[in-house]
Amino acid sequence: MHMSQEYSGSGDPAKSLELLWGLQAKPTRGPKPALTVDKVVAAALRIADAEGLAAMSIRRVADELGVGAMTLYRYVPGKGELIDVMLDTAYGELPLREVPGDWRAKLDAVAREIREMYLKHPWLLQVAVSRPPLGPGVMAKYEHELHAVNGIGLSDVEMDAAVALVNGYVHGAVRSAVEAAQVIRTSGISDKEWWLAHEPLLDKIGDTKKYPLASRVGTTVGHEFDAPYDSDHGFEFGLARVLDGIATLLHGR
Amino acid sequence: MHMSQEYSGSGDPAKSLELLWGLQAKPTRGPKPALTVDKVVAAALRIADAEGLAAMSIRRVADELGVGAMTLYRYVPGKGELIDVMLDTAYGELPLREVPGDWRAKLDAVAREIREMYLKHPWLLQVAVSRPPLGPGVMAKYEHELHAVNGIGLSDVEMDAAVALVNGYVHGAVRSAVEAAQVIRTSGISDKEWWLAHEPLLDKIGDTKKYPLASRVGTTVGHEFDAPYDSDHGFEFGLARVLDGIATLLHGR
DNA sequence: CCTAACTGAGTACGCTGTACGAGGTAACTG
DNA sequence: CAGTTACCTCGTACAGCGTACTCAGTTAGG
Repeated sequence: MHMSQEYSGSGDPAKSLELLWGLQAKPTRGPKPALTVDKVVAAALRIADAEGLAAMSIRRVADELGVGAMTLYRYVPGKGELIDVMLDTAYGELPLREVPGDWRAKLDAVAREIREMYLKHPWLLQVAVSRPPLGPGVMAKYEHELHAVNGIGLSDVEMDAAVALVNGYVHGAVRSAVEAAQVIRTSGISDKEWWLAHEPLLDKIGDTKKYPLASRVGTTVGHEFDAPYDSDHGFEFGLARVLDGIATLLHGR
Repeated sequence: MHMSQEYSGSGDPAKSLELLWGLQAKPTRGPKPALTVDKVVAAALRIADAEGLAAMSIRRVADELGVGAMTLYRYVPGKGELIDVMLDTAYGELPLREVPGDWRAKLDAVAREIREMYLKHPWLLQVAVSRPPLGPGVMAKYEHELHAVNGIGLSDVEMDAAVALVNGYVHGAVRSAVEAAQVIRTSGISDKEWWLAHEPLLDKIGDTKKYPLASRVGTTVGHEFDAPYDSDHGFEFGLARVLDGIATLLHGR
């Protein structure tokens, strides 16, 4: 089972920025627009949250709003920019709580907030951001994250790297968990059932001889793994390791 | 700029396994097949490596092989299963070097090998695997990874978690780097140019007041960042943190 | 009022994966 | 050897996608 990812051309990044900061010139003549950018984005978010990013097509959003497909292009330059705005909007919903304590407590809280965000908007996991659209939501999130590691002896570049590391970790961890849950929902086969179903076939192939560790560990994990409990556990394990790693760096100074 | 990822239904996982282990019954009657599964997979890999997963359509692969589109369905049940086999094939190309030294040296080598694999087959970054097709390549890779952390005092479940942590880290790190390079290639705008282009706009919005850390660190990173040099550096930084984290866990015992 | 500006939406193009079925070929069977 | 059966190839078709183009209808400024 797998997901495949595709490039989705985001048009002019400048257009995304105009949308995000509300910099479009207001029209003076002509009929009142029936919609607003916010309404389009809200409808798109509703669909993506409920049915995934694949279901969020231009035609589908237009149907949701009761207008023709091409009407949306009056409000949004294209699908790419729409996703940009959706992303910034989702980022903007982060609580960004002020947490007492040291950097570790703060960074731990940041990781958990981001995790919650991904669980609420799983489609975000499918939108990869190298140069994110610098909207208000993205900026506030970045600022909040940097605040957690500010003044603890890291250089600017290291601060950015540390924050990126935590973000990357959470992204990967939640994606695994969400995918696993998705697979179970769509296939109706639990992890245990899946392992049990494949054990005989793998035995036939002779994997216990060729791949002794893989079959031992795989079988153990397959038997002991309880998706909801252990996805939490796995998250904790990895996050602790990542934060330990940053702590080691700090103590070495 | 962003990439969007979509679910790609992989048909019957059982069919993927049959393909991967060559378990299909050989036909006795009828004309000789003009192609083989291997040839189809090789052509698909060629296209995906060179032009990305989005370009790897059934029709495109068929063209590459000089046959009609529907001919491919004689060899592969569908696109999902084809990607499964491509993935296992790519995993199977890993060198899986035996490295002298302790677990850290071995795990470090594993991480670097996986990194090379992703750089050679960037489309792998777009294929998310929750329940990977358990072909020979996947099994050998898993076995090799577990070998690095075997006998150092981790439970089976912890071994799996540690290996997953490293895999997740490398995946995230390489993806960021590849995306960044891709954005530069397609847009023709370097990171520095991008930051410089956006600085005035962000100043206008007042980000230096609202987002003091983000604008300071962002500007520093934007100015100091040299893509090829610093993507290596960022990888080293994160990998060291992750391995430090595992080391801390081990020392605590 | 007239006209320029603007909104809404139908149609169409090229792309996707793949279901269906027709027509050709090779080997086993009587 | 003829008949049958299994198999290979591939043209056509369908539903879906993003979106370019075009034209009719609406509104406000001069």
